[in-house]
Amino acid sequence: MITQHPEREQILLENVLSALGNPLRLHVVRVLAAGGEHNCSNVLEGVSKSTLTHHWRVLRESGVIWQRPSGRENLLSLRREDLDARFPGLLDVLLEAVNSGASSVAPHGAQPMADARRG
Amino acid sequence: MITQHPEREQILLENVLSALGNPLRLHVVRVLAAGGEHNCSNVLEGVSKSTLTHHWRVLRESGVIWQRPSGRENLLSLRREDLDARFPGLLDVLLEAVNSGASSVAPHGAQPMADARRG
DNA sequence: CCATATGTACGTCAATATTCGTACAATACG
DNA sequence: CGTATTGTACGAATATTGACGTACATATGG
Repeated sequence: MITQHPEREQILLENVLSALGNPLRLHVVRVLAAGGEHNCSNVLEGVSKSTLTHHWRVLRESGVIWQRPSGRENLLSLRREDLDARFPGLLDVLLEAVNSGASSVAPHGAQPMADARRG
Repeated sequence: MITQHPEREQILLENVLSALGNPLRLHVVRVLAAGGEHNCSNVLEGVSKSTLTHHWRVLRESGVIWQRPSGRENLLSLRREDLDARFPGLLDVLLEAVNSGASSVAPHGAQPMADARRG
């Protein structure tokens, strides 16, 4: 596991909100919320590798995601347990809001920012 | 009522999260959540007037607060109904998290960033 | 070992955010 | 009207963010 993951108790609300206050990262969380681990490059498209690395860092350091190397890839997953423990209900409320179209991320259930599907 | 307040349907999640991703503004929301209208200058102290104006703008334009002139003062209030309608549960979850100490805003129930009290 | 695939690190660049001081506008109060 | 109070507008200084290209590190697979 990569370092720079804050402990659960170190996760601060303002950092999480700040991290999720970006449409691109909000979209990523929406995709990861499906569960399991996702390959870095499958979550977003049309963005340079270095830009992705930047966003993974923000999400990781704010405590929103786990990032784990696997082979030469890098798997991402939502820190759902920690987030639920620290901010009960927050994730559910956010996902509900995103899915209801209350953001620029997902008008009505699709994932317009990227093709997270594969095969 | 000052202009630049978005309609309820125009309030976007990422803008609200971005606005609340700042400890100072998160604190303001916490204070306003007590209900009613609050005088601009009573919500925060130790910050210049122009800086406050800036933060009111961010909160107003993201749809988090109402701002209403009254005499030579300016009253602020939380757009609770609109936020609840657009992002059901979000405000409650956030306030709960802040009050539980999951942010740098309020360690345990006090309001360390300002003396919002008055007589 | 060598080539390929996958990401990170670093430097750069433009845009945005945060803060402040000063000047100004509007209201209240005498 | 003149003064004080309250807040906005504007410009400046600085920090942070978001994006990218290039170079590098690591693992896979021949």
